[in-house]
Amino acid sequence: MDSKERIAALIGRAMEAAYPGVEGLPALREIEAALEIPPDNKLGDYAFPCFRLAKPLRKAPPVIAQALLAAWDAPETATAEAVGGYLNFFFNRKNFAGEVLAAIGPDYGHADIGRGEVVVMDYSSINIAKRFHIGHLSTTMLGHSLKRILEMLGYKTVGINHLGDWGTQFGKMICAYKRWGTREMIETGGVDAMTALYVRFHKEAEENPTLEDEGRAWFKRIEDGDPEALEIFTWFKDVTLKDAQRVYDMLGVTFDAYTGESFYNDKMDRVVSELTEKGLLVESDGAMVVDLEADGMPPCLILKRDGATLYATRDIAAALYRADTYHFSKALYIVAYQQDLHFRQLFKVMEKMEYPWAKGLVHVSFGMVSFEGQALSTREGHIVYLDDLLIRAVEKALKIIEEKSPDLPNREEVARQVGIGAVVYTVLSNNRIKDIDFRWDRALNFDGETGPYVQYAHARCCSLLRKAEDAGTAGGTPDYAALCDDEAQDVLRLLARFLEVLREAADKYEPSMVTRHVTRIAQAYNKYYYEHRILEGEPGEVAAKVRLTQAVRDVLREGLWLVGIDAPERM
RNA sequence: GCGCCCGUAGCUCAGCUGGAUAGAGUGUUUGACUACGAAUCAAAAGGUCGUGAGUUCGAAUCUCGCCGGGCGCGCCA
Repeated sequence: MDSKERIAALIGRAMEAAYPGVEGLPALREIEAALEIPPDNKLGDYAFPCFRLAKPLRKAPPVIAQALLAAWDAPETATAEAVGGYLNFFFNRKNFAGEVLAAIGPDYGHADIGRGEVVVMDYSSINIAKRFHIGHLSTTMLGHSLKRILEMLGYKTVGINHLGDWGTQFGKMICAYKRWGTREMIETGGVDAMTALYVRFHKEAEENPTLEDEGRAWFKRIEDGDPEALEIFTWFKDVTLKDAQRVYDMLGVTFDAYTGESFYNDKMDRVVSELTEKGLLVESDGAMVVDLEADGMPPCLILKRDGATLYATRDIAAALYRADTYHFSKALYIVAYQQDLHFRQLFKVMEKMEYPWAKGLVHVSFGMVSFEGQALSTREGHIVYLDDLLIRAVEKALKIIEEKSPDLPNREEVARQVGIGAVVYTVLSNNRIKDIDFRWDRALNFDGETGPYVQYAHARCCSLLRKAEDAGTAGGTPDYAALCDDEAQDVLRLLARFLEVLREAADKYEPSMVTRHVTRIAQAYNKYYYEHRILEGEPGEVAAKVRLTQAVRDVLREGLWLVGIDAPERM
């Protein structure tokens, strides 16, 4: 039972004592839900608004608050105070400190809400023959972070990189390669060389439209398993994946599977036959579609006029395969909001196919990335590649380290953690639905609410703990009376709320909630640090303050880890 | 034209399932390193919560209209 539940139970008891036998009073659950955190800490740790009781009790809210106050009989847990229509509670600060700090250990954050249920996660999903750029960062980091958060809460996750490795574009690529490319060109130039070939193809196709047919023919050869076409295709794929792997390694992102679109090439017949069996497939303008007019949506295209499959067909095949293979209870598609309609259609079709797991399909959508106010464009060069961004962020971090911590060992590694932490923090600090307009100055800012800010607070904790260790002041029995001041209590409240935040972040698929909470803890601790001398005082007091510092370090480290940011011990 | 999303301080954003005086960061101005780490902290200034109505004891939050912006709307993915 946490402190909130306990307060709720005690309010219930006071209500029973003050107004025995009255109908229509809120149940325990409702009391707990009504409990709120006052806007100002001076008002209390929790507040219970009495307005809703006015009706059933036929009394004014302030009168009710007074009556409940009179019936309040648990001063050892919290003292109460009636202010207007509110009943405000102040925890016994010493006990609160002891309880909060006792709960924080290596397992803090772990829970078994998921009970081992499988969550399939589709994220990152990069395209073959394209370089990793800032437009891929949101899906990649959202997926990575949600994976860690869900695992922490007891879910089993399967991370899938649903590669964009299918479509006529790859026929065009091969066509371009055969005409103007060489093996050496790709081997040395990598993905950039492939992109250059693709751009050239489009340019030349404007003059020479027969190229388009040639491209389609090459794609047909890939589909039919022609050895030459397939060899080039898989080679391009390998080169792209190797290039992307460098970025994934820098970010620490991993996947359990790389089953992309091409993987489902031989699994499309089942989609068509099942849809036909279930009577969902109808002809429309020569194409085969699932009609969704009754659901207020445009039809979902399954087969083109020429009988070829489409994006939606492949996504249905993927969903069927994932259901069979992983027996998921939830499947998350971490894809930009551009595709809102596509997923609404897709989920509706799955629902119409009457698969019980269809209700577990979730589109975790997020905002679009632009660069200095304009849409990203590879062709016009209006783009920021991720490795350029990461390299510049790391360089900047290294420069700051050289200025501020010239004696730091392994500074390259720390610069890497800090620079990348700054970039990752930026994508996971706002609600995911927000569009991001990328600006270099903002991305390379390490002051204020940033990744380095939180990392710095963590490193500061580590530094203090090293000093406490050296001085031998860490071991004594903590006297929690030393943590009754406002600043320490602010820190403790935030630490106590971490679990709640974690659950909500998982519920809403919103890692930014963790990022922000961790930032608030760092802010509160920094303030505490300036107001109090941690390593000075009576042994019991020092032990308590050191214990608080330990807890902050642990929660910061864990919170940062959950959003994919490393926490160096020195920086 | 229709559908979905967004609109809070100069800028970037929080605001918990309707609750107390709307909060951070950044930028601007100013103060604090012979101090357990100044990538820090403190202070000032900065708001008709796009707009108009409605519901409610109470609305940034819920409903509707309007304005502004983004995205999408049959054979691309």
